[in-house]
Amino acid sequence: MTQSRSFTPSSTVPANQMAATGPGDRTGCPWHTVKAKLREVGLRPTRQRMALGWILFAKGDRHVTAEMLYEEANHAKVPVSLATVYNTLHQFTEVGLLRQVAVDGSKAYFDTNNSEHHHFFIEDQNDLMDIPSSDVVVGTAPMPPEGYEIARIDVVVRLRRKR
Amino acid sequence: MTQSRSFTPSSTVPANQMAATGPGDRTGCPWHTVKAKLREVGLRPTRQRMALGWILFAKGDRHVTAEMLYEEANHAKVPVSLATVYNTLHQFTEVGLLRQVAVDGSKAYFDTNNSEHHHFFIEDQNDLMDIPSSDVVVGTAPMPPEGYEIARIDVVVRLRRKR
DNA sequence: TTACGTGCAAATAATTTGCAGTCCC
DNA sequence: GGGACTGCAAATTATTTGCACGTAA
Repeated sequence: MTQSRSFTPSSTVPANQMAATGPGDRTGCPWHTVKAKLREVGLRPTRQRMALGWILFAKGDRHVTAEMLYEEANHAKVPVSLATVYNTLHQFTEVGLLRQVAVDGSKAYFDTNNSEHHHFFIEDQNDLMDIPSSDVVVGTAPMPPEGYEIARIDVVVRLRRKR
Repeated sequence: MTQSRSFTPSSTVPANQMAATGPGDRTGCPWHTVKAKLREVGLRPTRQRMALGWILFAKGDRHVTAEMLYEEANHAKVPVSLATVYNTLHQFTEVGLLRQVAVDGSKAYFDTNNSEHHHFFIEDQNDLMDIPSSDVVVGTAPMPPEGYEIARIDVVVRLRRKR
């Protein structure tokens, strides 16, 4: 039932994300940008956090599971343990570098884009992708019950293959 | 766990013996309505499916996890195994009697209301509730990528306690 | 040096599955 | 009676945790 097939690495990297890094940005390899990011949020820039941060943030918007990131890191000759991947993902999420997306699979997806936007979820392939922010309009925010305020609104548009 | 709703078993009515009732539309104990529902979708109305269906549908819109339903059933003197609860929830979902809602916890929630509507999710309490269908407007449905069509749009409004 | 990080493996938590026995039609 | 259904316990899957060791500041 849970088909964990391999992913085609999504080649669609919107270049609009590559702007606005720190001063002295190096070409396509923002190693010390990652370091700066980590310092900024108070996380010590260790080897594995740097590596994971590099994988996550160097390529624009990404949607990863712990498993995916783990394999990618080890592929890239950066041995990290799965436990560390989980820890790091959660730490990054806590400080706002990542955002956890709830799709209905039992796995947790993490999104490197923490700005206001929503998602397509392709059910057959367990694949997540951003919806251009211009494309969905949440017309009226609903009124929350007494004593509560809205923390976030998540929209997931589930897709199936057309036939 | 957070669901402190008390179950109202109609202790005055020995329900398991009043199968052949007339068309008296009695609120609160639609025993043969459940049976009809099950027959309609091609599921054999067994004792446990009837009981679970009764718990789920007799009280209007509900949001349950497998665990919650399991405890509720056993509380109501209807012993079912947890495995059967899972099986039943999935069978009900497959035939459209239920709908699975993806909130970000690791648990799966099932909603007895399978019509178009969205949800509030109270993060502190892990509590789900319907949003009145008039309250959220998904303005424009986004255009799906080539070859895909929209299966469903899920909106979850996350709430936190105001302070 | 020293507190914070990391790796490993074992522990949980949620859910699924295999199979022998049970019950509806 | 026969095949669909159920219960139990063991198996899977995703994630977390405890603890000895490593490493950035």
